[in-house]
Amino acid sequence: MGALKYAILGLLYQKNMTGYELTKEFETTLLQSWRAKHSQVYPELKSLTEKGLIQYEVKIAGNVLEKKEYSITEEGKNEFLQWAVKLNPIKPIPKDEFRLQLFFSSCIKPEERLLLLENQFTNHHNRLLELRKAIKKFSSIPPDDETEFGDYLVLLGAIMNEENTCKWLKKCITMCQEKMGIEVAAEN
Amino acid sequence: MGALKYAILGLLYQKNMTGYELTKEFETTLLQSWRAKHSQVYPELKSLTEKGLIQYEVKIAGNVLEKKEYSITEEGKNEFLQWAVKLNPIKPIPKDEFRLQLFFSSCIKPEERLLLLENQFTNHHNRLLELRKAIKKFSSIPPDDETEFGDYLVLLGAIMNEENTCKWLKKCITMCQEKMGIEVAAEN
DNA sequence: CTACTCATGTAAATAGTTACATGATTTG
DNA sequence: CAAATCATGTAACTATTTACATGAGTAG
Repeated sequence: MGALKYAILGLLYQKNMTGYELTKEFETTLLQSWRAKHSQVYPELKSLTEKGLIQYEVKIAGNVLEKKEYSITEEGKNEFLQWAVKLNPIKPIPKDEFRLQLFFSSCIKPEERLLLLENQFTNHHNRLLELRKAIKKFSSIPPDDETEFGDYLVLLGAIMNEENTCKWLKKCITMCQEKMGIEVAAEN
Repeated sequence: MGALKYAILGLLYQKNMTGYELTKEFETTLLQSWRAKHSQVYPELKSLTEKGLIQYEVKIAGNVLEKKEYSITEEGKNEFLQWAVKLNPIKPIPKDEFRLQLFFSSCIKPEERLLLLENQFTNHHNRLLELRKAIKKFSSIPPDDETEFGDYLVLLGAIMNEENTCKWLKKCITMCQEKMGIEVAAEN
């Protein structure tokens, strides 16, 4: 997909960081837009360094521990800014194993389907509560020229998304219960 | 992720099909839940055949053209039904290059950000219209014991999702315009 | 006879995950 | 001094995409 490259360049555009710190960013602030494990980050840093888009300085922490502090080069900044304004076509609807399960759910008992839906609802609702907690760090909408503004918009999107997913799942649950109710009623 | 296997087993559980027809399903009905190209389908069919989960019969179309019509075995049905009722934890929020771009958008001019948002809105709105057209094939909610029911629920989810995405993008656009308006007003 | 769709594969490259491997520093 | 966290890497595997490769059937 090639976006890992720009995620790293973007983070280094904001601030010099080590591979470890970059990985932390992927686990926290970038969680709603991109993810990468350290095993993907380190090789990518190597490759970007070879291409001259970033560079590093070795820093000693404590007595011996070597840290590589990466910074973005002018060339790196150029490539990043080019990507940052590029109009991209929208991506196909992301793959989702649960939706696949639901798609095929006529193969299983209605009660089983209900269990699947309720499990999803609980999980998504919990995530929603966590996201709502996370957005509290913004007491008001940040100014549009600060790094926090993008963070805020993406987090808002994630919250609206989870709210909508919960709404959909509730609707599915209601529809399933109505169908089951009708069947039970017809049997009596 | 391993879900390709179950997508194929699920389709063959419904109906015998060739690799070509399976690929078509991924491009049409399964578009909202899972996708795979023919170059992934054919090797997977080979592997599933070797594992004894599916089998095939060679059919001749026209004079010479050989088609392999695949069917699911009893063993395959068992594995599929086991997966079909399994409670899975929810997946991490999917990666999205646009959200990454928006996250870093404090690096670009407010007008550029607005262009990015408006482009996304147009594209998502078009997709929404297409999905609304697609759901018209259901004149009413299908019975919960027919294959169409899962299809309907997933399609409904896709529509609600696009509606919500459009709502979020509109909100972002309004917020950006307000910020820009305030700046312009402050300058005068 | 031409263009489009049907039909099946392989090869090469990229992307991503999980596991392996090691060692230093800090906090309780 | 033990446990958690900081810190950096590689190896093996799985998943996915794009391109290569070929040929038959059908409709205009």
